[in-house]
Amino acid sequence: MSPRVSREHMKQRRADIMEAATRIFIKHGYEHTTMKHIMEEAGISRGGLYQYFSNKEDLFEALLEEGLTEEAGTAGVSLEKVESHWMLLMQLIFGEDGHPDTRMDPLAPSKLEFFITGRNDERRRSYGEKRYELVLSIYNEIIKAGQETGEFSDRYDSELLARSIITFVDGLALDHAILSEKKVRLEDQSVLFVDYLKMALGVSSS
Amino acid sequence: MSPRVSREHMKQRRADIMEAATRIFIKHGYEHTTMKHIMEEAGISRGGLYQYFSNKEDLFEALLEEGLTEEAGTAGVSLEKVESHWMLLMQLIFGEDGHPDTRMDPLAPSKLEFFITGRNDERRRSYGEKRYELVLSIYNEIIKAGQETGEFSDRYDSELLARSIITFVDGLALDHAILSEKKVRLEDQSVLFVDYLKMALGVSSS
Amino acid sequence: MSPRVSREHMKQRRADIMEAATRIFIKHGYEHTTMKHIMEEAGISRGGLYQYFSNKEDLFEALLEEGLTEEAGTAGVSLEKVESHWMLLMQLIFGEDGHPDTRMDPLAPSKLEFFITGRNDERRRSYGEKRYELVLSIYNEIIKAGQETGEFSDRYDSELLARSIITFVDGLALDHAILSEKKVRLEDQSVLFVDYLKMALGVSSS
Amino acid sequence: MSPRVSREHMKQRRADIMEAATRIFIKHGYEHTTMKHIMEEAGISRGGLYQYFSNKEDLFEALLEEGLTEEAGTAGVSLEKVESHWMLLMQLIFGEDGHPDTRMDPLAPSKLEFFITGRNDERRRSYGEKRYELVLSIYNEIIKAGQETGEFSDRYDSELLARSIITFVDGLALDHAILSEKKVRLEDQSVLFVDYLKMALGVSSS
DNA sequence: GATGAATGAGGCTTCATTCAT
DNA sequence: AATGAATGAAGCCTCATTCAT
Repeated sequence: MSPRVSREHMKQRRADIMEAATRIFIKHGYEHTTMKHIMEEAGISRGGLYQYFSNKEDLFEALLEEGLTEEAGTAGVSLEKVESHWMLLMQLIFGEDGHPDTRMDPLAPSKLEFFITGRNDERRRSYGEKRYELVLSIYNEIIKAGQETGEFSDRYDSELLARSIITFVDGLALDHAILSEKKVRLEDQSVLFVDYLKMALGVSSS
Repeated sequence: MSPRVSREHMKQRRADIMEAATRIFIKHGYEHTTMKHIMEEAGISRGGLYQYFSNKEDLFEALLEEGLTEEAGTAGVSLEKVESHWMLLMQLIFGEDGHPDTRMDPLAPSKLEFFITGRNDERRRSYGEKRYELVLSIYNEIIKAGQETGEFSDRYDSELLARSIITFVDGLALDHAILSEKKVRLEDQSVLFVDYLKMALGVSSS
Repeated sequence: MSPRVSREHMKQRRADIMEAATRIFIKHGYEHTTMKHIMEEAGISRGGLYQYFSNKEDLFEALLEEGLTEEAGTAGVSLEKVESHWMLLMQLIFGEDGHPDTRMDPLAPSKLEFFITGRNDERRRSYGEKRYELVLSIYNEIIKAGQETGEFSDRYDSELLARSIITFVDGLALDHAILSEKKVRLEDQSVLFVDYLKMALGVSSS
Repeated sequence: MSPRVSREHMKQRRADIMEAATRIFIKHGYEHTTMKHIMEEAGISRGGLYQYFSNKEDLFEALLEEGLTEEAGTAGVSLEKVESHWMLLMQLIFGEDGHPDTRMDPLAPSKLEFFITGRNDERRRSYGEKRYELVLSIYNEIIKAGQETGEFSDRYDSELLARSIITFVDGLALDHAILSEKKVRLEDQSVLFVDYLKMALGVSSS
């Protein structure tokens, strides 16, 4: 009964709203973005917007989910078939090409905001923890696998290393969010961090 | 008649407000703290509060300033007389005793919030950058001094190392703010990071 | 092609919606029921619902009409053939068996709401008055007839007694709507009121 | 410290708002009155209004409380000293002069609305029940006292009679709210009801 | 006839800040 | 200096109703 066209259309509309919202969140940050901003950017009415997302939090979580899905995808490769766990790790941290560069998720600052301002909210906090656990386990699995095949040294606990990676990435994202582009020296720091990881994992310089 | 009494009194009152505000900011975070919360905690009237601080931002910056002064104090020791630059560095990062532990500035989450939500505000951003530069220069000076005396290896650029320290500290503060105490493994990560610094600075294990 | 089928179908559909709406109005009351509630309960689309009823008021009035038709039916018996006007009166007030009991129209609270919240709306008010007049005339006719046949005393004006019956019934419905079941003592009050009516109408205890 | 003037002033302001609100509630009813209506009628700003009352419900309950205090006052006369319990009862039902008349609390319709539309709200319902119990106990006490002194017959349970009085008063208020002035025949019905009470209490016509 | 996406008016509430006393 | 009442901008959310498909 329900026209297929409509279903397609809604999907598209939803995607459009999410894109518009992304632009706005990047521009204003999470806290300072209002539903009105999003409405206007997306060219939709108040009520229309609320038909797709029941509030700002809900909408933002959809964006978070989307981002996570992409990341998880990258790691989705069956670990057993992997030639180089090191390569996989680099790809996960720095994206496709696996080289430290200046690209950074432009929504990252808002994501940090979302979790930081919501740290006293039960729901948000546990949501953040779940996300953290997920990402943690992805890194951890890779490192563990690498240690098992002997590619990595097992001098350090794999989980601890995984946490350190997250700490570094978060710290970098934070400073990048707060400081102007040039001040952070994103790339240099990344290279240095890779050295750090090489040391910790006992990987010889490639 | 005697203005000095009044002057004293005002100083005290101001300090009281700042203490109260600190408690409140720790409890609710920057964004979710309202002037009313502070008023009530400080036992002062609305108008009274505004007599001391012209707005929330102003008040929070006073707290920031205070924190920075303390930090700078630690480093204020004339560098030339320092026996061990490594020790000084550790003290700066981990506080008085210089050992990685679980103590962390309880106001740190609010500070992150303050800068992250205000990253699009010209004034706030440049204020944040100035702070960053200041802290950066403190670390940088120490490392540079250590490298000059030969205590540290000069394999890495001192400024870059200084930045990395900040990145790590910020990342840790961020994760600590967002996740429950146990999840971050603050101490373990700190120990690992110290190992790394030793490597980068060519310091032999103490 | 055969329009009658369609006609039948629409009738049924309309009746289904009314039933569903009744359930919802009973549950949430008039004001707090939304068209969405009704849609969902009736398993019909927004647009579909509006095809049958042009708005919430219209729909509710259909339910009112239905209720009135039933009541009028009870009294519809040709008055002349009636053996006992007292019996008829009791049936009208208390339903089929004519005995004071705890049954009460579950939609009554919503009906009161409808008229009370709408008392400043010209249209709704006059609609309410028409209904009142209708019910009034029904009671009045019976009492008048009873008085003419000598079954009832004519000590009191029949119309005034009719009004009093309505007042009592409305008062009972109101209290029943507002208070929990047990608090009203519906049945006891009814018995007392019947005693009173017997006195006023000069009916000996049955 | 806080200026006495101010305290006085606030009391007055609060009273003014309540008066304005009363006018508005009488005019529009509870549901259809908005905080904006009240603001405008009271000549106060949005924020100002919320300083005195935290929402519409809170404000309305203040009006209810006020009304109840007045009623309770009437009954406050020590029951023992009362010459005629009948007289007291009449005063309670019909006001000071104790004679059935056409005066009726103009806020009554809104009060009914308040409790009827809120009947599914836990808080409101129990508030309504408490009120009912209070009024009930006032009537009950008087009737019981009258029965004990022999002024009233004890043929009927005093509590039941008290409930019936409330039912009647509520029914009358309801019909008065819904119908135009003339249709209810308030006074005639009241006289009739008094006859009813006389019968039930065994009071000879005065 | 039916569908349900879209509209937008309308209400509620919070809070930083001002200002008369 | 201190007080706290008052202001009003700004956000959030709901819901009856319309209309293109």
